[in-house]
This record gives sequence, structure tokens and C-alpha cells, in this order.
Amino acid sequence: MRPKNLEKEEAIRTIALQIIAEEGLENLTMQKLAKAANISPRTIYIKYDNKEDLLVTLYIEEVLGAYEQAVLKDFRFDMNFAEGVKKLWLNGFAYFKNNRHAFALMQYGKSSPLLNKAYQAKNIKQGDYFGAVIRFLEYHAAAGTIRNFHQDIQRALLFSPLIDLMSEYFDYQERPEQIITEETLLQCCDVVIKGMLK
Amino acid sequence: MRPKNLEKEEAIRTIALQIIAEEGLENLTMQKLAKAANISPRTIYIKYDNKEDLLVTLYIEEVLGAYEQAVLKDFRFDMNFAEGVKKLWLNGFAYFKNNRHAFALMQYGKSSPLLNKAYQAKNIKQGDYFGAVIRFLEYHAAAGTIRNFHQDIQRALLFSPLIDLMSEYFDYQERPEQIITEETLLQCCDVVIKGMLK
DNA sequence: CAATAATAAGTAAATATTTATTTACTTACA
DNA sequence: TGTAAGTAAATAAATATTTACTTATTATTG
Repeated sequence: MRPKNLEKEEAIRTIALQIIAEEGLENLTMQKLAKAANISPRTIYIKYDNKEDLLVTLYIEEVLGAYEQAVLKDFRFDMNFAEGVKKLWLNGFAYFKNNRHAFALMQYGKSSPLLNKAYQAKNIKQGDYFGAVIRFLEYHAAAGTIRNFHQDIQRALLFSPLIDLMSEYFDYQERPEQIITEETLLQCCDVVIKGMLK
Repeated sequence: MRPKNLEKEEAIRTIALQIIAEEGLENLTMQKLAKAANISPRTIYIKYDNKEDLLVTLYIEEVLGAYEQAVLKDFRFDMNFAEGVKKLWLNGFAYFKNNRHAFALMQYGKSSPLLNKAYQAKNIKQGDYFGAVIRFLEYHAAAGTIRNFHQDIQRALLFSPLIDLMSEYFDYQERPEQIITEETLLQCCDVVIKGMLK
């Protein structure tokens, strides 16, 4: 049996992400992807059932998998609140800085019903990844360090500014000067922490 | 000369927004829109140059126009910081609660390059709308009420949690109980304000 | 003041492309 | 040498946009 060419599998994923990030999800076509990856359209269908499967798989692996794993690096639920939040923010910043394409795909996940479905399907298992963050928040709410909001509300307060600042970071990458540095990011992180502490 | 049928113009806009919100931007086709609005595809082209023009116009009017106007209702740049922020948040909450479709389109603006372009094109004039918010932030930074971050950073800290909470609001509308009420929203607003105050 | 001409609004159906996916074949390796 | 991996080209459906025609109104004319 002829073995799979792993380079081609990799090319499909990398180039799909690239097209999505640079031209938008709406401009990713199977034929364009095949041409850019120097393969036949058929080859994509050997590895994925169809376009939806490709996109959902990409989303789950790059956004719900790799990102969440990167964010939780060296993080423990029983960390000091300020330390923990800073760790999460810096991990996220580092990951996205090097994975601009994954960031673009994540943004699509917030609007596209297709990817949204994938998110909800994965949400059950996601407790395993983000479990540490959930426990972290519960732990500090119980200890009285922070207010006892619903978990989804805590997440919004804690991470939405980071995502928005990340957007700004990429916007400013195409301008003369960058306003989002690790320093300003940590200052923003302090603002968020200060707001949440009781 | 036969006059324009304003109901048809209205139908195009309303139904386009509806399809985008319910099925996604990627599933809006000119033919589907025409059929749903009970008109000929040609009629859309009388009112808009092409699909891009339709989407960009929709985005500018519904997201960059109506929304920003609603947010700034009864807002003045020299308001007390906490009062001003609460006003902006409550205005935004009230608007989106009644304009779910506009919210969906706004979310697409963050990912789709097409709408992103529209945003940048409008950004120059946007100073006129959001000018009051910019002046508000400058005013309070100068007065020492808040830290002196870059305007885009202030905006991220101030509004991204609201947008995220709004997303949660719509998510929870399809579940048994709603976690985002005006009360919890104001509590979150207090968290943000507390974080930003020096 | 009625009849009507001028004209943009509107329609139904067609067109030329583009698209996801498949068919029929070839290739490389265990 | 059997077999899944891979290719080039085909296909059928969908899509944005156009063509060729019809309709409803207004402003003018007789």
C-alpha cells in the first residue's frame, strides 16, 4: 500500500488557514486550496469527508485544541489570582503572536454558524481543557478573592479584552508603530485583575 | 416615472440581515434573498451595485450608523466616568437586545475582510460618531481619573466585555434561563469601571 | 381635464462562471 | 502484486449578474 504523504496533509492544513486568514473564510474554495497546495482536489477528499469536515476539523484542532493547550501551559488552578491571570494572558499572547492564522479562524468561530456548531459540539469535552480555568475561578470565588459571577460571565470579563487587544496587535502590525507590547498587555491585565478582585 | 417601492427596499435590508443572522453570511445568496423578499434578483441590483455594495452598505448603516447613534444617546463627554460608562453600556445593551441581526452582522465585521474594509473606509468619519467617547476618555485621562492608555486600548478594555456578554445573552436566549440581565450587566460594568479608575 | 408619452422600477428567464464533489485512471510502496 | 494514495479532467448544481421585456406612475399635451 502506498503510504500517506504527511507533507501534503500538513500543506492542506497550513494553506487552508493561510487563505482563511488572508482572504477570508468565504474565499476559501477546494479548488483554490488544492492549487495552492500543489495537489489534486481529490486528495483533500481522501483526508476529509467534505469541506465542512475540513473546516470543523481545522477549527477543533487549531482553535479548540492547540490554543487552549498553549494557554494552560504551566498554569495551575490553585495559583494566586493575579499570577494565574497573568500567566493565562501571556500564554495566549505568545500563542497567537505565532499563530496569526489560528487567531483569524477563531474570530470566524464567533460568527459563522458552521464553526459555532463545532464549538458547541466540542464544548462538552472542552471542560477537560478549560477545566483548570473553571476550577481556578471557582476556587477564588469560594475563597472570596473575586465576586461569584456565572462562569461564562467571568470568562467574558477575563478574556474578551485579551482577544480584542490581540486583534489590535495584528491591526497595528501593518502600521508604522505597534501599540500592543508585552508591557502594555500586562498593564491591561492589571486593569482587568484590579476590577475583578473584591 | 414609476416611483420606488420603499417596502421592497426595506424588505431587502431586513431579510438580508435575517438570513445573515440565522444562516450566516456565507449562506446569503442574491437569489435566496430575492426569493425570501418576494422580488426579482434584478430589483436588488437597482438599489445596490452588487453583492459587496449591499453588504458594505448594510454594515455601514446598521452597525457603524444606527448602533453608534444608539450608544451615544444622552451621552456627553464631560460626564462623570462611572456614569458615562454605565450610560454607554446600557445604551448598547438596549440597542442590541432589539437588534439581534445587527449584532450578528457586527460580529462578521471582525472576521470578514470584506466588511473589515468597510470599517476602515468609514473609520475616518467615525470620529464624528465615536468622537464623544474619544473625548470622554481623553478628558478623564487628562483629569487623572483613569490611566492614559492609547485610545484603541481603552476601547478594548471598556467595550469588549460588553460585546462578549451580549453574545452570551443571545446564546442564553435559547436556553432555559438567562444569565445576562440588566442587573448582572451593571455589576460587570462596575467591575470594568473599578479596573480602569486610577 | 382626460389621454398619453416618457421613463425608471420591476419581472422572469437566461448566461457565463464558479463551486463542491466524482469518475476513471495512474503511481508508489509494503 | 495488491492496494490505498494520488492525479487530471469531468460533472452537476449553484451563483452573481445581465438581457429583454412589462408595469406603474408622473408630467405634459391636446
